[in-house]
Amino acid sequence: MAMEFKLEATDSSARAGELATSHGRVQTPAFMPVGTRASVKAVAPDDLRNIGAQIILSNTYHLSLRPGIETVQRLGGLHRFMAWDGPVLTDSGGFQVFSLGHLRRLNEDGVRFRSHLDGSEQYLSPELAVEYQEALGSDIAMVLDHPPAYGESDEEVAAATERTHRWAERCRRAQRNPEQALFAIVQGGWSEELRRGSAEFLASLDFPGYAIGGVSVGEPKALAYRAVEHSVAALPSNKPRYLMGVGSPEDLVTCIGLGIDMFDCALPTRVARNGGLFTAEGRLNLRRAKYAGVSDPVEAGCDCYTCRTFSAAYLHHLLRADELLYHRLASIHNLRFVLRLLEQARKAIIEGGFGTFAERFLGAYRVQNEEARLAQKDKWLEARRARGLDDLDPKHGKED
RNA sequence: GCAGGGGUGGGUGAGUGGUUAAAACCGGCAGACUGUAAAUCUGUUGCCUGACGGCUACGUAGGUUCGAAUCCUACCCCCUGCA
Repeated sequence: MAMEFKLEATDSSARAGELATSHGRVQTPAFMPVGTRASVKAVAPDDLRNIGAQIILSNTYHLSLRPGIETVQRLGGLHRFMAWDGPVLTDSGGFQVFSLGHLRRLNEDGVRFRSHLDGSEQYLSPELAVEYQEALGSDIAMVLDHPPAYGESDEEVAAATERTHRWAERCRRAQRNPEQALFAIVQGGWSEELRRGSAEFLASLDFPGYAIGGVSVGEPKALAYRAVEHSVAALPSNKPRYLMGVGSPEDLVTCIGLGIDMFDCALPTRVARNGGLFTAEGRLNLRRAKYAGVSDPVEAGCDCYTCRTFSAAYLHHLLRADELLYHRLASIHNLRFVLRLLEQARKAIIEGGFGTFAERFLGAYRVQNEEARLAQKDKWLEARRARGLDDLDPKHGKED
């Protein structure tokens, strides 16, 4: 069956709906745990089910390099390969091609780039992106887009946005499998005009769903929120709207309020692995010595397996001792936190109380200072570059 | 007992006369992570002070020197080989 989207309720700009795919239904707003390489890091499909995950995301770029699209196809497709029978959305790989490759060569036809694994030359075009995703068998595929990096000039952003439009049309033409829903991606950087124009143009092509891309690339939050607003303003209300790469608790609630239906984000699981756990009051750093003797769970009242079973002190110990179990337990907690947050948001929207819900949540959830945040991020990137970790030279590409 | 090697900050361990409060790694403390090349990365980590600066430190005690973790003497302890 082809994907269907039904809008069930709205509360101001916030929306509640349902996405029906051949692998099951997804209630929106929905969060998709990220399983880049056909695995949501540290958690098994059973865990995902228990957490309440309805749909997950995987990545065409990574799977094409390893183990290879053909391999996955030969082994029964992505669902079978990773033993996840629920809906799957695959990202086209556009994001990786542009964020990872300084050695890429771009022309209107497609992108030539070097594999970060072995330096081999690779090629991706709109047609190939569709072909690969059809071979993987995901329920929702993304068009190949050109997401500009943060800080690119207006001309570059405009060019990338227009290229994204042309590529969207080509992806659409390349589609062979009507069962797979193909989502277009709005670009346009931080310009209201470009955002709106991008959304309008893509809307005119009548895709089954629309994503907003180019956000969460190191910009201040206010810019991202505005870009979302400007994009949403020109998108049709009867199609799902997917905000790519967004997923901190405060961003989720804020962007649901702006009319977003779907999200994916590596943040909850990555932060979990490094000691950051979400609570209603904000993110805590479980590494801190103050948790060494805490017999209560990480978050009182949390319904996740981790909090129902283990003390904060135990998790703290696992984290400090580098025990692998920590990754699973922490990931379960953060994913459940986010998923529950969206369940609550959905309920509030249906009941007409989303505004109060959002206000209450955002009032209680402490967010870190943005300047410090962005500064630390820059330092991180600088350090990576200094160590050659962001160099495409294959001899540096082995770690992961 | 003889011969040889060695004793450095919470740990491992560099350092052989000044630029050494002492590399590096671990540990500790604080922070970052947003379509995952991330079990990663940043800062900090003797004591006192807001800072300038001061104080105490490289087994112990003396000594040489303008200046010592670095050289000399004695002592204590550890390791290896031979008795």
